[in-house]
Amino acid sequence: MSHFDSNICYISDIDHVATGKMLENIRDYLGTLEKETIAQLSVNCVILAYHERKLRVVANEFSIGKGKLVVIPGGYVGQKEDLEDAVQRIVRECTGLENILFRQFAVFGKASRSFAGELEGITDLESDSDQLLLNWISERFISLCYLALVDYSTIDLQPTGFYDSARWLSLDQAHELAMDHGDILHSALEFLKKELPHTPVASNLLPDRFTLPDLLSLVESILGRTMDRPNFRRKILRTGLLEKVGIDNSGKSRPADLYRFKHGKHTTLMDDLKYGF
Amino acid sequence: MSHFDSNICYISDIDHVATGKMLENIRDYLGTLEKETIAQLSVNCVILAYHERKLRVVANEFSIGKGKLVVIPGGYVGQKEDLEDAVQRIVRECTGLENILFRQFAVFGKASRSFAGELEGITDLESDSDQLLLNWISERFISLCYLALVDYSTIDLQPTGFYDSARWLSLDQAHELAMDHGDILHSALEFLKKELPHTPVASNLLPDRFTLPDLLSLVESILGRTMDRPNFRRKILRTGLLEKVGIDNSGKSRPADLYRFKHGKHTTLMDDLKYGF
DNA sequence: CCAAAAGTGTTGGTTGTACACCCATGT
DNA sequence: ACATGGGTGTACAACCAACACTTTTGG
Repeated sequence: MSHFDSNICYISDIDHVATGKMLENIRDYLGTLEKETIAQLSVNCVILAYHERKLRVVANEFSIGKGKLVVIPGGYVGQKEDLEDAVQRIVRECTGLENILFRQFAVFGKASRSFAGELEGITDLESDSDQLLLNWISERFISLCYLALVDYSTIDLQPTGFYDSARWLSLDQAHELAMDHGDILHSALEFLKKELPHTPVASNLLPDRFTLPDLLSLVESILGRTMDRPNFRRKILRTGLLEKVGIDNSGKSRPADLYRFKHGKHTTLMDDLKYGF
Repeated sequence: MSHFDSNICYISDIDHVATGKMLENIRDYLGTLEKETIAQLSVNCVILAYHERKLRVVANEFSIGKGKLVVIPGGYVGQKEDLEDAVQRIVRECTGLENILFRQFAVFGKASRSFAGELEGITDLESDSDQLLLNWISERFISLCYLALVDYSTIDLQPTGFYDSARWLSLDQAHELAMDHGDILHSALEFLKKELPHTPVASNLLPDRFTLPDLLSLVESILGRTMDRPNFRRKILRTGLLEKVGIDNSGKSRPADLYRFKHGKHTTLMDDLKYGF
């Protein structure tokens, strides 16, 4: 992992090292960032998954002084790095997943947009490095926002050495997000809600094999309204996208049929299949 | 108009002035751009209109050396300028329109993305200022792309003093666009095609009063397929968005009814009214 | 009168919606 | 047996698509 691959999350790592010679390192580090990445531009990835009948989003935490920020994972874009590669890199670092499907859904870039306001209360910066970092993240930033849908069961969210921590946030914890990252999440959910009817979105959020009640519950939590179970069943099966692959006996009532998406029917995140919800 | 408001189109203006003392001015100008705008970031506006039963897009042209580039209008973002304000500014400069509705639909930012390749053939740069400009626009750029829909009849595309020229391009002239600007246009049209069924898009592209055959023709050219006229008519009128306001006698056969969008029914570009095409 | 283009009517198949009902399991 | 939740059937309304038909203009 070179400095070139650095992203905002790494900063927290450095922040936890004592001052002294390290101060120089931070200068070097920030200097390198400045030279090898695009200034004032960041990529943020809303990584959504579905677990225990709830949508969840990956959040990262990092500390500065005695303050702590909860953010949507993000990072910088290398001068010689494609935007898409930057997104893949960030998602890989957070989840271990390769070749994820994702979509750009918004750009956040108000003139006043920085972490400065967020950190106003923090007058007790503990070190010069804190001050350096504060200056750094107080710049105005343009965030390119991407949505990635992942299968919760395949992900190990071990915080890497670069984060203080990484964890799943359920949507009712969105208010914990710093700056406008709550708005970013909200915007992502609106985007998903709008795209859902035209896309095999669910194939990215569910495990390989799933039941129709699970799929229904997922769709309901995305759309924010309940649907008629029998009608939903017919509508989905009519698309011909699913095939029955067994029976799920884990429930405590009548077993549900297990389905999977037919191979090749869910290779893109946003095509135009028209589920027709 | 201050340097702070500058955008890529202005460059052509400067380019047309002889070298000498002007060379210093260009240095100053580029230096100012560097300080007062966000580096390597630009905003591009696909400004679409509908005229004579065809979709058209605003293009700008500027010269460098003996080369000439046709581009989608764009510009830089001031350090203290909101992204949305930059879009408004660029659209205003091109069309004279204020308070346009628009939507961000894509970001273009490949690592190799610059005008350098486009200008490789041009070895006969006429002046030092050309060379300066070439260097400037050979940087890697991230383009935030916005779609704006406008009413052709209200627009005066006089090239301002800042452009060599500005003109309407019909879609079959898209290949004239430099670099990846043809892709940007294509992406905008795909976006429009996808959003159309959910949005009162037409209210932005048509004059206040229009006939249903006109609207049908517009929809057909966006979707790229023909539709059944009687069914289209019923579907549209059923929405309750239109009201009849007269009769159009300009045709050479049976006159068509004139309609307009009911007030307040077309204030947003992209809401969720579901035309249901 | 005829051609051209706008507008109306009709019909049959498809889809959406609401709800009653039956079925398979755990307790 | 009963509660729970999964799966099936049915009936009506709304909608879509195709196409025949009527109306209003210009030539």
